[in-house]
Amino acid sequence: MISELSFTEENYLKAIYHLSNEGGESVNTNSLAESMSTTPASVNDMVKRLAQKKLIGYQKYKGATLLSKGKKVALNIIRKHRLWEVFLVEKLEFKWDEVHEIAEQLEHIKSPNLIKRLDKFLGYPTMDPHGDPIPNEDGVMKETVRASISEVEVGESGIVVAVNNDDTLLLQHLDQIGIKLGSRIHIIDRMNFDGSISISIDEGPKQFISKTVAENLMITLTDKK
Amino acid sequence: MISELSFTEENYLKAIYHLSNEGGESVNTNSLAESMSTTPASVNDMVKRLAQKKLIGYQKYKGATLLSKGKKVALNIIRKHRLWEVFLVEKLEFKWDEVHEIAEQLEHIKSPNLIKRLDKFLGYPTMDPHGDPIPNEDGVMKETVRASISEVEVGESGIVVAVNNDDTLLLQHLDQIGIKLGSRIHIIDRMNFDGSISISIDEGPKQFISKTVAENLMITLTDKK
DNA sequence: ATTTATTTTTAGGTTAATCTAAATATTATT
DNA sequence: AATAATATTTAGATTAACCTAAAAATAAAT
Repeated sequence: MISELSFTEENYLKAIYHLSNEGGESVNTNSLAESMSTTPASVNDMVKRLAQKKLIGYQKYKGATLLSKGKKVALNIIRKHRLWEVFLVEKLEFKWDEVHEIAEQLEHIKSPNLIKRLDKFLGYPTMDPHGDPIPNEDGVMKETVRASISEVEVGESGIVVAVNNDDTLLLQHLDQIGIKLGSRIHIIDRMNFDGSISISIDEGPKQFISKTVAENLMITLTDKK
Repeated sequence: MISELSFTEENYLKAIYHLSNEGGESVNTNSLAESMSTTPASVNDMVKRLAQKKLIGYQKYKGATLLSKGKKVALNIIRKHRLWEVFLVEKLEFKWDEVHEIAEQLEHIKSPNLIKRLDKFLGYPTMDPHGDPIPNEDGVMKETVRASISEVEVGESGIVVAVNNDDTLLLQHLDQIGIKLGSRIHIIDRMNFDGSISISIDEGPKQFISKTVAENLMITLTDKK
């Protein structure tokens, strides 16, 4: 059994998971410090603690890597975070750009039974409102095939599953144009002079989005037609 | 504004509220220590901190009293606790004797907006699954007129709104006889030799409950008939 | 009104999680 | 390969929340 971790320990594990490409690579002290909004010295302290608990591997000057125990914890936190996000958006009618901070708190509630029941209540979702996959109880999540709109060929279409950027301004902009998760986007044309792209949203009228917006908008590719 | 309290500080304020009869009386160090499962020395430390923050009044050797700011915090925690309990029972199908610990965690989630929306989602309930009233945003709650079944006269009936005891065995026992919150109880007769009481539950067949059970079962009185 | 018992407070220490500033490794540059 | 730049670690402190043990104040009992 995994003893009982503090919120901080859980957050470090989650950060390591994200910074290491799903636990593959090793994470260096400085980037962890930045991601946790703290100092390298503090990270160093914590990294030692986590290594002692066999949650991460750590060698001086070589950075941290998730061990299986630590990865399991990280994936469970992510699972909880994303399930709560679904709850907040689907049931409490939050907008998808408002839920992150609250989910950051809710993800630390300790009760496996609660999460089982929440999962059931939500109808066993596999994606959160940002289009990120929700790991199952064993930490396994569906691989999603996605591409940014800027990479997709003219004529193709797909479903918006993620926004590659936490910038509130972008999120609000998307809201204004009427793009949200689940929107079906058809790529009509690409302008050569500034890279902007014309699309239709949910079979609606033609609209333009800037290159920057297109780069940050991820869709799942579906059949060409 | 109330700066930003730690979970522990919030729990102390809640404990003081409960031990002081809704913030009326002053609470002594020892009983607070017992209620918080800690030592009098630790309580003494915390009580000083809270007094410095003007949340409670405190004079050496005279115990602690809630100040208006502290009472507001306490009532808000209680509001959140009870709303979450309703959510757990009504939406996630927990039994009412399973929700306390989880609500103890959820009550500390910080987001006024979350609670507003949760309240709406639940249909603005005024009572939690244990029959305790839920304070509104201003800390005001409906006065509930209640009595233990042992005090009620033969012939009267009412709705079960609370169990005066956290004992799991009692709660499970009630579950077995089929008594739950919202059950309508009719008091048929009282046995003189052992104080046990015959009742009917939701217009069902006559059943006996012991004096002890009757003492712990609180109902709201309705019209005699 | 003393003495005894209880309650409360002080004093001094511990642990987790943080910090700043200084020292030491590692990596990059000439 | 020596030096400069960057990254990492150590050393030493701080704060919240706790602890034990001893001292002091209050309340109860004779």
